[in-house]
Amino acid sequence: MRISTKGRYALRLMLDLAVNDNGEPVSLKDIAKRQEISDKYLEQIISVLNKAKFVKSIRGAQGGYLLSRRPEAYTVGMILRLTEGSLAPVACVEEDGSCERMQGCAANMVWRKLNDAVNGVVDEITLADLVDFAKRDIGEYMI
Amino acid sequence: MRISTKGRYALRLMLDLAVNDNGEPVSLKDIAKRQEISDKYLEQIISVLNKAKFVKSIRGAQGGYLLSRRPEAYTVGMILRLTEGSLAPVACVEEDGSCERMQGCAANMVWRKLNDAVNGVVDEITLADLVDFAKRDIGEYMI
DNA sequence: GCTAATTCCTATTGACACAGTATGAATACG
DNA sequence: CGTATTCATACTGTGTCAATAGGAATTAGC
Repeated sequence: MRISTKGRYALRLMLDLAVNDNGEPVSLKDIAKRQEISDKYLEQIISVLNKAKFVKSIRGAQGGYLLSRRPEAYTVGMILRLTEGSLAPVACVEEDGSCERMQGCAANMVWRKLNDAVNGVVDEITLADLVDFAKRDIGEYMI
Repeated sequence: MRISTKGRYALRLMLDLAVNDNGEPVSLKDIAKRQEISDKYLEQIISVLNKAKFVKSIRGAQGGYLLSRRPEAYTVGMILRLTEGSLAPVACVEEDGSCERMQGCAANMVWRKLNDAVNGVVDEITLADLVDFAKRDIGEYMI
C-alpha cells in the first residue's frame, strides 16, 4: 500500500513550483537542490507532468518550469494518479470484468470501501491547500 | 497503492475458514480448490497466519486448519498487516525519525490523512462482518 | 556566433519484491 | 503400512523501483 517515490516526488515538485512561483520559470536543478532529490530522476518525473500539461516548460538557458494552472486547479489525486497510476487497492475495483468471481466476493466490499476512503482524501486536497498549510503552519517555505 | 495477492489471499483464506467452519479441520486443498488459488502458494500464506496463531493447524491425515478465535476477533487490518506488512502510504507516517525533513513537510499532511483513512476502514471491518455480508447479501457462500 | 545553461529523450542497471513452483521431511489417521 | 496432510526450505522467472548515464536540442546572454 505504499506510494512510490515517483508520486511522492511529483507532489513535492508541484508544491515547490507553487510555492516558488514568481512568474519566472523555475529550473529543475533548483528544485532538485531544495528538495534534495536526484535531478536526473526528477527529469523523468517532470516529463510526465509536462506531457500531461500539468506544467509548462521553457527551454534553453534561464529556462525552467511553471505551473500551467492555478494551484487550486490541481488535486493531490490528479498528481498521484498521473504519476503512480491507479490508486485502487485491487484491479477489480475499477475494471469491470477483471474478476469473474466478483459477484459473490465478500472481500470485494473491503476493497471498494478502501478505494472510496483513499479517493475521498486525495481528491479533496488541492495544491493550494498544501501551499496554505506550508505557509501558515510551517512558516518557512520548506517542503 | 495495491494490496498484493498475499494479503488478498490471506483474507479470502480466513473468510473461507470462517464460513466453512463446522468444528472439523478444513484442509488447505479444499480451500485452494474453492478459492481457485495455488495450494502451494496458500501453504506459504497460511504458514504466516499459523505462526501468528491466527489459525491452528492439525497435522496428519484428516488434518487441516481452524480459526483460533471467533470471527469477530479478527479485523481486516490485523490480517492485512500481518501478511502485507505495514499499510502506511509512506514510511515517515509511522517511523519517527525516518525522514529528517519531516517538520516542514506539507506533503506529510496528505500521507497522515491517507493513513488514517485506510486504517479507519480496515480496522472497523471484522471477519464476522464479512461472513454476515457473504451469507446475507450473497446467499451462496461463495467467496 | 559562441558558450553556458537548460530541457528533452532513450537506454541501462542493480536491487528487490512478487507470485508462484518444487522437493522432500515430518506427522498422524485408518 | 499407506495415504493424506502439514511443515520447511530453496529456487525461479518476471517485473517494478529508483535511479544513473549519455547525449541531443534549444535558447538567453555576451
